[in-house]
Amino acid sequence: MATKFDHKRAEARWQAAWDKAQSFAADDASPRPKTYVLEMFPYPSGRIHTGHVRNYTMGDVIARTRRAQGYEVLHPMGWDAFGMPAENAAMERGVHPGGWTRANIAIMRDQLKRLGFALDWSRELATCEPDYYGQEQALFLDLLAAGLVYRKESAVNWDPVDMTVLANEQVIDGRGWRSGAIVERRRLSQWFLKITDFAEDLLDGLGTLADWPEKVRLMQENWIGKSQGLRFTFEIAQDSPTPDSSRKREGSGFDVFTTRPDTLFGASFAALAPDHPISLALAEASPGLAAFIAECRAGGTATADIEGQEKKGYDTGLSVIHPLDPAIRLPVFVANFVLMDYGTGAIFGCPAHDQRDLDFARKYQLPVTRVVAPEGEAETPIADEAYTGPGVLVHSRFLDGMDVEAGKAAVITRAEAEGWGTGTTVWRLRDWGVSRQRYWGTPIPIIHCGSCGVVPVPKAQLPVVLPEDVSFDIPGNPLDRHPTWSRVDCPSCGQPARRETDTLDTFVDSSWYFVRFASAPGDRPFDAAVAEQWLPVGQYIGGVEHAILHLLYARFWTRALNHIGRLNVTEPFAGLFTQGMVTHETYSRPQGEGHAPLYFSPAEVDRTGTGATLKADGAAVEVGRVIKMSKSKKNVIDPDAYLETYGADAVRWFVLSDSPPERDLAWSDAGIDGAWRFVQRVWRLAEDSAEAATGVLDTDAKLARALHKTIAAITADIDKLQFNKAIARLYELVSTIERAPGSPTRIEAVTTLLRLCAPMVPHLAEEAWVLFGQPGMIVDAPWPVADPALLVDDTVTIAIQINGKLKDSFEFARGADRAMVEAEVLGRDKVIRALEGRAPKKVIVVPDRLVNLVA
RNA sequence: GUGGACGUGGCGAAACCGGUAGACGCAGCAGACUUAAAAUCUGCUUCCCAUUGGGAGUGCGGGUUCGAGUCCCGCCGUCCGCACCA
Repeated sequence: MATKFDHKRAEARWQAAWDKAQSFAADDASPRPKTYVLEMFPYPSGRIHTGHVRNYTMGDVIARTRRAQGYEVLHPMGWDAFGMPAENAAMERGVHPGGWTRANIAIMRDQLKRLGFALDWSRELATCEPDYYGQEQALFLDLLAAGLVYRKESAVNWDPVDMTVLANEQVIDGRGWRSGAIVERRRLSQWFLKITDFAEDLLDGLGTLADWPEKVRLMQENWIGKSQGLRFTFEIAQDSPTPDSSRKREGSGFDVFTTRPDTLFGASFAALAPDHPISLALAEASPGLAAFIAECRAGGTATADIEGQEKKGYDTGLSVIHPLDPAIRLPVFVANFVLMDYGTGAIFGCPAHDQRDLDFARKYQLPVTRVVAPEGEAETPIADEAYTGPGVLVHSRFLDGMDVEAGKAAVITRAEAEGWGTGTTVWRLRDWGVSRQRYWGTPIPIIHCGSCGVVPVPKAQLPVVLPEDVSFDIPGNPLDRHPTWSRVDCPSCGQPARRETDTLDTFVDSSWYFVRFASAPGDRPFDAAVAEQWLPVGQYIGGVEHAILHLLYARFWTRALNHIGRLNVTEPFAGLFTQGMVTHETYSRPQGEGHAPLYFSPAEVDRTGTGATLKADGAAVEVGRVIKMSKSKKNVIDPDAYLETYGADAVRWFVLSDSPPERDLAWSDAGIDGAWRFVQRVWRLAEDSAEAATGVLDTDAKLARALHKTIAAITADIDKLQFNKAIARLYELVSTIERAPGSPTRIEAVTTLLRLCAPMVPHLAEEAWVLFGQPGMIVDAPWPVADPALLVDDTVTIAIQINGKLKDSFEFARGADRAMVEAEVLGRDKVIRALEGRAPKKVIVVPDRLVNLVA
């Protein structure tokens, strides 16, 4: 008699059993081949959300499958525990960030355990604990000693709401990535990491990451932004007023960078960034220019501002000498579209072959000279569109007749020979500013001494621990305000000195946590020999939102550790998978003209087959598009309620089914219901099979074939992370077994089915395993291996097409020769009827597949 | 603007290398079991005409091919990244 699968009992039983057996503890000394499966560790914001469930379930399937396949699997979990939400909570609710964070961790750890993930909890870490961040401070000092850390005053992105500096990567459309406030520019002394030292290597390394999504590699490539060209000096003509007339500098001029040195004879102006030192110097004597610069700065950096912004310039009255012909003079403008922090902060304008320069030239009536032309168009004038295509150089003296590439090379060669310029590479990537004016982060282990300057904290004095007694009643950095914490004696001279009160960007914390998971000794950041056994991470899984930030920083940090001889690993993540978001439909009612609709949460709504009604009044609500879960649209789901009602296995099954993992998954009650039904169905099948007497003694060859095909297919699907396909095949296998008569093969099929679905629904699989009197736990059972002999059928279905259109199909022996197949086809009724007595002009036979008759 | 991805039933989706489009799931319809409901099971479910059967069909328009969801060219649409990068 079939019973219902009791998920609560099974979860408690097996989670305890795995824990007791330490089934998921990774053994550094294991002789088995090692593999490292990792999901991006969560920020402990409060509760696990559906995105975490999906992310960690995918990783779990991989980890459990690899384990069954004989690997020693490292599958750890930890907490990216520093960050601003903790401080926001402190400000809003008066709780300590540490208390708030640790309480969240406790809740979320509990939730993860309820999902039955195969995690090695003995390696758990939280970045907010001194035993982690103290080691990070040690690494920071190592990088400092190696010259990869430096301090400079620079214009930074200042978030006026969060009162902190943001990295370029954290500024989105001119706004702070977290607060959404318009970012201001301020000058502060900041700590930087020399990520640009590794620009070339980070770019080249992308080529080795075959198991990364093409999309992410492209995004990183664009972000690193390599441009090759010519850097050269424009001499300011003597007859111009010099920028700093008081000093009368020799050879005054400025450098520009161009990727198109071939178009140099098309130059009609030079332009400086508003923040360029020459612009600033000139502005001191020119109120008009000063006003223009102020105007440029006022223009926001927001997307809309840039798009709408007109190309504007201010004529400085200076002129520069053309490097290829001293007789040519070019006017110098200060222009709003020239960026100080890219290239040299100055450009030459070639209107004929650059749209932006063309717009500018038309506005200020500057000459437009074509210097590149497709065949026969040398004299075709440039209209409203700059010509950026290929062609041959014209109106360019010694360059005439060369193609663009040859022209570039020729100009660079000449510049280098004559000493006025050099071939250079310019990067879009900037150094990583890591200083944050916040409390809840890793303290930067530096002391500022009046006489010794910047002094590293001696390693023996690490960790520099955050003070507990801080207040958050006013914005800004509590470390700055702390009465005693920053007061310290200089380790070098012993005089009173001051601690650095900035903390590290939390992206530093996540740049090496995967190394610490692999090896976490108490007295140093990691043991290289142990860590190298596990690294690189074989399969890393997380959201695309980290395609640039986290993944680039972690790649850099790993290279930096390699560079200083601490770790012999270059790429931290050999395989990367970026999963889609979890979405949900929305429920709303319009609120009249000019008002945003009123949204309702799924809990307030009854979903019918075709529509939805509000529980409160029974009237219909509008069912909206399936979109990313967000608080404002009230379509957020808390997985906890589902774990309670349906159980971990149903939830796990659901998040794996339906959608391909890289695409968005629409969460729905109907979908969860379906998953729950599957769990029950497998349970029924197992119970019935276990108690039924074996009716037939013969083996069931047909079932065996179906079974082994499924084994092969699912193994391949999981390898490729195509969980939705694996699940479809499991449904088919269940159906097939249900219909099969009793036999020893059927029993084997059910136990194999259990092993195949164990990575996805582990509690159910364990519970059912017991029914069959199998030894030990299914978690320790080996992965099924397909018998190649059973993967091919004796017969095949051959399709018959006439002129490419399907007319009929029939079963035939596999590997039959063409003549036999052709004879069979031509003798079939439907074919005879369709041909109406004519002989086909041509017969195409695709062996074991189809026959196409061309009539 | 620029780089990229995608476009298949009512919905989520499958379809190896160009070879029977729509596997599997959801929703829906019909039936069985039941006093009834739930659960479960069986069948149907791309569209159009129809009795057998036939025709059309993978965003739109062309092309290559015996044969195109798949390859090529041109459009249209949706989504994502970057965004004055010289």
